[in-house]
Amino acid sequence: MTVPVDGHLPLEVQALPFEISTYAQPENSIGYQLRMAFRGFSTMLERKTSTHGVSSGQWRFLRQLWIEDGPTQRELSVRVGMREPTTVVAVNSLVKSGLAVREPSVEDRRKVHIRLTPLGRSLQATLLPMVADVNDRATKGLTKAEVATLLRLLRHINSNMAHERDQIGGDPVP
Amino acid sequence: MTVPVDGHLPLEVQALPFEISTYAQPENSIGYQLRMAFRGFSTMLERKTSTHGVSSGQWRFLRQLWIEDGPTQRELSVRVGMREPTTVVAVNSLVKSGLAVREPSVEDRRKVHIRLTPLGRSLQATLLPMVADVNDRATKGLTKAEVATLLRLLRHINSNMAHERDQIGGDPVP
DNA sequence: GGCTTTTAATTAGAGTTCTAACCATTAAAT
DNA sequence: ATTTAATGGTTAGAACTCTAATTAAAAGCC
Repeated sequence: MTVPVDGHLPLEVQALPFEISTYAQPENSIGYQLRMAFRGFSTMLERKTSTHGVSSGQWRFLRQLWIEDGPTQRELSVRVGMREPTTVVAVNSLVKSGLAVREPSVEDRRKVHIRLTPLGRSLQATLLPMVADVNDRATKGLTKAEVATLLRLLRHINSNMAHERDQIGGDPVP
Repeated sequence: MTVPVDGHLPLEVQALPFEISTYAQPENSIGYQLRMAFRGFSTMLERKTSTHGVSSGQWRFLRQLWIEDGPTQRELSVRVGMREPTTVVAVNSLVKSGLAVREPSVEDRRKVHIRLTPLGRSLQATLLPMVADVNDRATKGLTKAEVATLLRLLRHINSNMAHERDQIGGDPVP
């Protein structure tokens, strides 16, 4: 499409060791490929669910509530894999849209349970097939075995990363 | 850790066809796994680069500029895979940090070229090893072949998604 | 019982990214 | 040549997400 403006080539990159120069190219960077894939998923799904008034931010929480209705906000955060302030705004949004309600706990007045409204629950039948469709389109041309492999590799990476996070290790800045 | 608050089980989910109910579980959702993996990558990398004053938002653009210095802002957007308003704020941030400069084109007064400063260029030697490290930690326990497979599968998905986007297809809302 | 610590939720403030609308400039068309 | 189209960049406004600090309630401790 376009060529480098001044013909400048990445000479410095080639002077670096292979293991490092590899990641200089976005094409070879797992992070880059993950970002593009995730964004593609997210926007494609949102394009569909938005016709029912559900944003991608709401979607993740909605799906968890379909699996387990009535968790506390903290439990919901953990399940969905988001921080709590994020959950606060997501739940605000769900409540505003009439998809869920906040229900103060009776035995512990700090806690708040999140419950789907009938409307929120009813969307499951409409919205779940949309993810199935997005998954199908995204993985078109891949075998079931390949998709399974992809999931396995991603879970492995996520597990590695969870461990890294736990041991706050690496470079402690004193 | 905790059990469903009221013992409610996802009965509706089980009533759905297998292909759909599969995606009801985040564990089986490619989108969910992609999100977690991408976020893990992004935060782990940012934790490192931030010690040199480089945020994850800047990082993506910086890497591209190391490969090709002096592109127009639009070219940069395409290469990095971001929309142009995003590029505007990212470049603003790079300029503010003294890592790049805006250089108006002489032959076309609409265009602006983005060029690294010596400081921005010098960071390559420091920052590139950090991605290598993050990639290593993330893929620990995977063989080289598996990592290659992961990249191949992700590229395949991204290619599928690019096609979907092109043909604006699906459900045109008139 | 009263003090401290922990837990749950929220608020405040910021960063990244998007879409839509808008200018300025160039290219194309009549 | 003057009008119309496309192109490049920007601004406006919003959504999603995060970290850090705050408030309220419960649990633990002497």
